[in-house]
Amino acid sequence: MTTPSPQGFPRVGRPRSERATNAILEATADLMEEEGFAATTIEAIASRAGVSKVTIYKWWPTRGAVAIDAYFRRYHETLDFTDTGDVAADLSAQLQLLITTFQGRAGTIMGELISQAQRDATLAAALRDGWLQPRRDLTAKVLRLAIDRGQIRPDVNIESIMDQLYAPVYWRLLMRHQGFDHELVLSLVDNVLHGVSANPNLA
Amino acid sequence: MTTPSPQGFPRVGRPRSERATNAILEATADLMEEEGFAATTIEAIASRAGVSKVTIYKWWPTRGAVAIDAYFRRYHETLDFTDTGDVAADLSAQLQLLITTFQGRAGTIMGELISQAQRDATLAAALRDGWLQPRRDLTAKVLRLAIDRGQIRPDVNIESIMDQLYAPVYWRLLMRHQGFDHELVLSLVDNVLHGVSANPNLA
Amino acid sequence: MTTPSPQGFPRVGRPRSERATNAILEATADLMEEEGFAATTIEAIASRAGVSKVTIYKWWPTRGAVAIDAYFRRYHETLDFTDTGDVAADLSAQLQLLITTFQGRAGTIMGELISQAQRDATLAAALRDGWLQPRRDLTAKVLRLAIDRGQIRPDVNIESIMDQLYAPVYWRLLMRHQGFDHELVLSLVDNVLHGVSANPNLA
Amino acid sequence: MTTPSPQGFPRVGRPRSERATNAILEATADLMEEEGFAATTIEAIASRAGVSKVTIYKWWPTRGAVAIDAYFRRYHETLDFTDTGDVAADLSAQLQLLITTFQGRAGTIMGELISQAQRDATLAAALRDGWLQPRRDLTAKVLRLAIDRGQIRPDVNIESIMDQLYAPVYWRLLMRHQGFDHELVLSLVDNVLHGVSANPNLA
DNA sequence: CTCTAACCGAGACGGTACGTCTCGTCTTTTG
DNA sequence: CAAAAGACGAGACGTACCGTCTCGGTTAGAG
Repeated sequence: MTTPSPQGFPRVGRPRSERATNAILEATADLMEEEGFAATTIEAIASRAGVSKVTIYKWWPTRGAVAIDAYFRRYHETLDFTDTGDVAADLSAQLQLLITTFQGRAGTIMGELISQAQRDATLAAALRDGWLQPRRDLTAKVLRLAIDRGQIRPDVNIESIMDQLYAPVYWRLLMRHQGFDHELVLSLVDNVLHGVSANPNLA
Repeated sequence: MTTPSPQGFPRVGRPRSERATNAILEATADLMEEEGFAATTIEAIASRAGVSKVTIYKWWPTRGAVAIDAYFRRYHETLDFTDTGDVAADLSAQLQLLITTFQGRAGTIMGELISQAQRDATLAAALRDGWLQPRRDLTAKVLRLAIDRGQIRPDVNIESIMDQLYAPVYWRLLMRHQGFDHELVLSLVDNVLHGVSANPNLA
Repeated sequence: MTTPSPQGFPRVGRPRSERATNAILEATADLMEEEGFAATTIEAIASRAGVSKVTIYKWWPTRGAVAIDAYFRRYHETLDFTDTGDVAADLSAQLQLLITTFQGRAGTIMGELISQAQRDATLAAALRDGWLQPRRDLTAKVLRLAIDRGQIRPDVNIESIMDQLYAPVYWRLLMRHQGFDHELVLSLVDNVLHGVSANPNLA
Repeated sequence: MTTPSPQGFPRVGRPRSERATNAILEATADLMEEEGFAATTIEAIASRAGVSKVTIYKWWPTRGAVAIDAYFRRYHETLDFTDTGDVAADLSAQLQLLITTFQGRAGTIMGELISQAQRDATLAAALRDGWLQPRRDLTAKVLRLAIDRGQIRPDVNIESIMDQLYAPVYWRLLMRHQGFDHELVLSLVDNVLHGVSANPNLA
């Protein structure tokens, strides 16, 4: 995030226009929702926000950076951590929250952001640090608590478990080879918790 | 693939130049490897192949279409199906093959193709049909055989299992939040087969 | 001038669009007349001519170059050479022609072109070679014929005479400290031919 | 000049910073000499003078206004009026003074100021009133004295004579089609005083 | 053994967006 | 209240590719 830190002490000179910042982020989010990321050019954002291009370039290095700030600002609510003691339920709740978000516009846009991240390392980092990691941290917490309680084997690789829970969602979001719904959530959690082997004792 | 089918009967007029076709696909593959997909513009391809832009547009609708033809032509070998009777081994073999491919240039390029597929429906379809589905078919075959043998529970959702095996690979390819190696393969297969629950009997 | 030489042999590739060339030069001349040179930006020309900016940049290096081509095209008629044997009349005729031209829009535009030539060496050269020199050549011819006939002293500096005839016109065009009309012409020619000294014999 | 008149009575509030005014004019003159007028932007002046842009805009309406104040301040010395009774000598002295000034940086800058005056009426007026007219007044004085003494015909147009003396200098300054030196001065004065006609009696 | 349809190279063209520049104005804090 | 600092809206700059459009010149089967 590029937003400057207004750390109490006021700087000299005309202060950054809050109106402009808001207008830019709102315009960006609107454009991404209505026209898609491809049409969300700097010029379109500037025009819609009633702002000069230079003002955008002043605060964000690329349109990817604007986009992700706008995205986080608009879709910031989808985080959940509740420890009910029921691993399956807790993981399902987290997964379901993500899927619900992605069923609206936010899903398509996330796909486009991931797409853009392939050619914009800064955006990739922002996505990892600002979106992915917070969610993984919460899931990791659930898994570690479960291990402490003896519900999950202590020798497993937590990272790969999380990928097996989350990656399918993003993968279907990107490739659209299958849809995603609550049943998928149950299936993903069940598979990875209990395995699909017919005779688990012989594992 | 857009290459027209030369169904025996020869057409009137000057035939399509094989030299041009080859030059275009090679130039495209080279460019994607050396400069990345973003730099693989139609103009760059035309220039490198010593070909006119129109010739490219004549045979492919978008640069995504050229790219995927070039990709499939260069990285076509990574398919495997062996039925050893050992589900874990067979799945691991297939996964490992994919990972090996993706550890080279082919991985980066695949990421860029997936990226481009977000804004190019034709490319998305080509990726699904020409790359994804063949691999899923083979894996589905392994899983169904295992179900038939009673090694895997018959009530599982095969699609979600396959996503839990493959999606993590693509996901790490795209987000680079974790690397992928043989250990990951083992972990993915083990988790989904036997589950991570400490007490599977109570599942 | 940037116009390419169509020396008979046809070049490969799509030929230069005559329509575009015409539209550009007409639009430029119109804009200079109506809005002034300052408003005659490349973008304004492109927009008015219904032409892409690149097409302009392709054939002219700067807007000054377009401007001067457009100017020469529209105001090309003001050249005169008649040898009546009467030096004063012949010089007056040439001067009057220039003044008449400059009394319309062409005068203001010429001022702006001279202005622009101060920061654009190519434009300066084009003005010298394409506008100034042809007129000076004709005037020099008149003067040399007069010398040959014994009407003008052979020891005079022709260049300085020509400047004393023409420079006042351009100077008034630029500074607007005095107007210019037919009386000025007569005065300029008379002064330089016969001198303002009350007793020329004592020169 | 745009500099406001400090008419004796002191104004309320913080007084205008003399330091700033000086710094601005010096910076402007330096920039025009070293980088040319085109590079003498308000921002460049502000930066070099260590002054805010607003401070400049506060006291001068355009950069042309600053430029001309800076120019007059630095090149104010070139005025001369001596009445020796020898018209030719007195005119030559005045012309020579101008030429000497214009052979240095001052010449190039004057060309750029005249250029700028084409699009800045205030600058044009300032040039006319602050530069041109004072010199013309002195030359007119010389000419009128000569008329009074019977050295110059009383029916001549003084304005056109002055243009025939001065305009060639500015014209060569602007168009660079010929150089200017002392010989030119002699030639200009001689031509206009005694005429170039071979037989002046028959005029 | 020409005729002719299709292909191919070169490259001009109308567009769109890029990221940069400078302008002149506006809005703060500091002196 | 002036001055400095610097953010801001406006809009032109010159460049890069896009996808389309002529052109002149092949190439090879069909008549």
